[in-house]
Amino acid sequence: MVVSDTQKKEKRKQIIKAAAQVFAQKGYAGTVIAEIAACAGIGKGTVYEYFDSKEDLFFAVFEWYMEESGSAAMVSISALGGPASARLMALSDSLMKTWSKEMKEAYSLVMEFWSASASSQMRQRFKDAFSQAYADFRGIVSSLIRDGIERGEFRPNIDPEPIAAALVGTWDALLLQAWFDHVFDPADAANHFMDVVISGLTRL
Amino acid sequence: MVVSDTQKKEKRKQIIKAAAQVFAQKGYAGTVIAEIAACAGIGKGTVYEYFDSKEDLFFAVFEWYMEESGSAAMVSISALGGPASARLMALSDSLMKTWSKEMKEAYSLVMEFWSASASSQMRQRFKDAFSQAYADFRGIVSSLIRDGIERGEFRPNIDPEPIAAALVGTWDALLLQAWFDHVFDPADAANHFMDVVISGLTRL
Amino acid sequence: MVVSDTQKKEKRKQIIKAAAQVFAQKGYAGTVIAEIAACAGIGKGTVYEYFDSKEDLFFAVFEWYMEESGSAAMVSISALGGPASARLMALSDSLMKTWSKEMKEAYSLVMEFWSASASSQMRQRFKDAFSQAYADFRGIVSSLIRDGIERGEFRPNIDPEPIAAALVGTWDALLLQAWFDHVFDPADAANHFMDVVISGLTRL
Amino acid sequence: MVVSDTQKKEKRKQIIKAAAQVFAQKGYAGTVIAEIAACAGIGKGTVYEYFDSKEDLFFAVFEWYMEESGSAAMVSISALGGPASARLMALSDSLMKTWSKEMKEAYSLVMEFWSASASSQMRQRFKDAFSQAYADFRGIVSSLIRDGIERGEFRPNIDPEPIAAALVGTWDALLLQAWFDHVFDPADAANHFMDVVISGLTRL
DNA sequence: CATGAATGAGGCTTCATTCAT
DNA sequence: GATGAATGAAGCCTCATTCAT
Repeated sequence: MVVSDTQKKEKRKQIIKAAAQVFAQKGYAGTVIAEIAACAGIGKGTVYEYFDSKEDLFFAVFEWYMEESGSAAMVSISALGGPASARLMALSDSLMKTWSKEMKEAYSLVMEFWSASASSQMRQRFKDAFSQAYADFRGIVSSLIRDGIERGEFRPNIDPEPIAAALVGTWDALLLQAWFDHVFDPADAANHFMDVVISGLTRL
Repeated sequence: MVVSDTQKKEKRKQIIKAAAQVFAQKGYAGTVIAEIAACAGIGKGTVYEYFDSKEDLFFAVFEWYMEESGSAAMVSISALGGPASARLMALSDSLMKTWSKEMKEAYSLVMEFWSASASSQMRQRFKDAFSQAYADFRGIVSSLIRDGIERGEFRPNIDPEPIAAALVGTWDALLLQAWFDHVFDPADAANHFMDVVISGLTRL
Repeated sequence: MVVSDTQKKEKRKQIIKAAAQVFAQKGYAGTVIAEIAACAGIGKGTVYEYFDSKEDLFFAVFEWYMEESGSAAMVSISALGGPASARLMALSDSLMKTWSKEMKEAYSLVMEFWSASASSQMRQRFKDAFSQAYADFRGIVSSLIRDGIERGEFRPNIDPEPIAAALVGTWDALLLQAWFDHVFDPADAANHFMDVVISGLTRL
Repeated sequence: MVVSDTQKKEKRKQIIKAAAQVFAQKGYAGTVIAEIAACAGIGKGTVYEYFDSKEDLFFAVFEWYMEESGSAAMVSISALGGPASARLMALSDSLMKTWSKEMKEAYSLVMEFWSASASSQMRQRFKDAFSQAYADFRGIVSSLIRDGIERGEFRPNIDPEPIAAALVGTWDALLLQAWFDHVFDPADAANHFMDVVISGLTRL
């Protein structure tokens, strides 16, 4: 093995990162492989040593992105002790802050992923992955809520599933609005909103 | 004037509708002008009598769409009398139901618009229009909330703006989730969630 | 119908002829569509208005060639009256002369067709067509021989099928040799050989 | 000399054999060096230690093939004693049988050679070699016929050269037909045909 | 006005060949 | 010597746009 697996993985990631950058800037259709290669400091053909096609590379970027922005933080936060309401707040805040900081420039990528899942041949691959990701996320949030009910913090007649779905959506959409409107502060909006929601959830 | 302006307008709209259909199905990049022309029952060249370019046509579809799905319904609902909480509920329900119906055809179009606003040359045009649309929508909702506060229905220490922003986002995102996952019922989730939110808003 | 079907057919043939020329010169793999287009005096893209792919065009050339060099002459000669031996001779002579004259430059095309039927994805299409063409040709010759037997000209214990197969092959191969070796005269060789064969066929 | 010439020659032949196999299966254009290397059990780069280019390797395969399938058998048969007619029959039969056996793998290779000689840059190299091979083969057959004339077996007014040319061509073409049509039996056809030809050659 | 045939720029992808290890 | 990762030239094909009819 002249070139170790680690080195291959390394280079793969290097290409993925370059691709993410270019896809984010130009969109899937507007991106040309040559630019990704140039951005990664390699030859055009080399990209095809690591990915079978432009679409494949795009999907790899998608997977990487999902993982990167993944639920690690959420899981750890939701697994903490303390009142469910506090954990919910912490989760919300962490998401908004993390994203606002480092993911802002990458948000257009998410839109490209949505768009990819909406049309073209890629549809199913992306749609499935998105469904899964949303389901996972909803699962984390709904168990957090369920925990709050069991602890007697939240009203017992709450159905955790739809609430979780809505909350996940809210966070998602706040970031979207922030992306559209640079003066919009998603963390602040989320704070205010979560106050209301938690107050609505809480047993009187 | 042999051909009246009305006739031109008519044909223009006909093309836009055909384009909307095809763009929704195939995405912007995946759409070929020929198919739009065929779908509109006209010749390929004729499209260029009414629009300067593919991008122009796409933007025209966008404008038409924004207008069509515009805030007419929302305004009318929010302008009704009665308790703010009831109006908020009605607004939520109306949105979810209206969209659920026409979603399959239309939602992927919205994604294409997002994607267009995220990348490419079209960016600014779309981004501005989206910002505006969101701002308008937020405005309607926040004045509804403000009204609730003034009426003494809602807690006085609520800041209507961020709550409105979050609500708008929630509705948006619930529809997105519904689009991804066909068994997901956005109207039901919205109902449960609005109960919580209104309960959180309400003065004890 | 702005452009008549006749005109389309005309242009199609024009492209086929240009393609035949270039394929003959450069071979299938060595041919680039651009050159065919240039040779036909049209734009590169126009080729694709008439043919779906390079392979399709190649097959169209094949079909055209088969038809062009087709059995018209053979059929007419074999249908003549007179002794079978004379008709066999005339057929042989006509084939050699026709081909030597106008088809020499095109012979490399035939080799490309063979090669195409030997490998690649096109295999079956070409193979089937070749089989058919050979079968047709063999049929003509064998019925000519059968006729000779029935007339009492040829020995009754002859089996016409294998003889026809061999004769068809002989003519084919003589032209091939002529193509390799420009001083080789296939008509002369065929004459001498047919003398021997007819003498061998003839009832003593 | 650490690595003996013999070892180099060995490896060279190993590559040639692998290449022959792949070229036969995929055709020249359809073959990728990587597959040849894999088939030979060596690295892609190693091929270039032994051959300057793909074309060079192809020509080496051609030369090897010509030598391998060379006239050894023919010479030995034609050199036997006994009547010329018997030797002619034996030669025909041996050719058909030998080839029928190994045809499937090898015949498409021959077509590739033909095709190579018909077009491309390789043309002359191949064409010359083919001309030579045909000339050699014709020489063997024509001297056999001449021998038959001298022995008084065959008619004295026969010109051996064109007859030999035609016979060589016939065998060639029968194998071609057999390759196209798997139910066609070239040995049987050759037998019948040679009966007629020998009968035509024989002094009454 | 409407049309659709013609066009050619441009993108994805392949693969022979090189060269550092 | 052997290797296979890297490369970029080159080709097929698509499709927005034009323009003669």
